[in-house]
Amino acid sequence: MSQALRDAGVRVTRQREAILQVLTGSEDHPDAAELHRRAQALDPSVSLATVYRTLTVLEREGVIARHSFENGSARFEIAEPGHHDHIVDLDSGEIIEFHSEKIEELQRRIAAEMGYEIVHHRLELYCRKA
Amino acid sequence: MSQALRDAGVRVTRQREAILQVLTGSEDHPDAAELHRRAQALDPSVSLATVYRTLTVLEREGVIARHSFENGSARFEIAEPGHHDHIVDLDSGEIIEFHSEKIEELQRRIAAEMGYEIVHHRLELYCRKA
DNA sequence: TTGGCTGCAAAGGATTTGCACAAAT
DNA sequence: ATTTGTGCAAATCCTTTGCAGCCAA
Repeated sequence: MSQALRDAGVRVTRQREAILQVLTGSEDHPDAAELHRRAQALDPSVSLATVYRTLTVLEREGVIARHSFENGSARFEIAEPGHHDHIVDLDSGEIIEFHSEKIEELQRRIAAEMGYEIVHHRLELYCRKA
Repeated sequence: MSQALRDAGVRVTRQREAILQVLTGSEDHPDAAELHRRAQALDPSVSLATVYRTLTVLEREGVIARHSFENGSARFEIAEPGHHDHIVDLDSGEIIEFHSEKIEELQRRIAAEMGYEIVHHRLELYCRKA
């Protein structure tokens, strides 16, 4: 992955390696401040500004996905192949991923009916345990 | 509408009437700064802080809906009966409303499968003219 | 009358940026 | 040797808040 970035003309610094390592090792959806905390455990020199700058680069390179849920800061995750949407547990804050090809298809149809083509979309279900 | 607010124990001030009038007269999805501009045309005494405070109250009372699209500030509209989602034209910034009961149903089914009940949701299609 | 509003200005939180230095290629 | 990345602190942007006076009920 580091090599892929280098090939894309991105310099892979000590700090960026730390941030990448944190991201690949995270199962949840941390925000910039949390990533900063975790990255500093690996390399205390990592600054919050660099975390933000690196996240911007990684998003541009398609390595990570950024999600802005209601309330609070943006959250990040390694971009897996295949898009997914999110359920947000309003009580625990937990984030659950799901995917529905049926919904995606309906979205495309609706957009097409209005003369549009979807570039990207955002679907979030804010839920409570039934 | 003013009376309904009064009945709910909300004071309807000169400023709030101006803001309400702007909101009911707006076909688009203005943000707080734009509402401030428009409200000042009716009553120059309206401050931006009051716009924000009023929007919070009106949202709590169910009079308006707040939407936070990607990039930029929150946008507001009078809450019509019946929920709708949005298409955002990435080139013009235009916002188009749509509703799909099929999608809503699928969302409910998916949430239910995970043991959840949807409190509210957010679906936005970021599009370009085909 | 009086508790809820208001304007103003200052504070807040998240994110970005200018700068001089450091380090990857 | 270049050119890009870095830390730090200051700056931005949107939004909220403390305070002293104002006004809707």
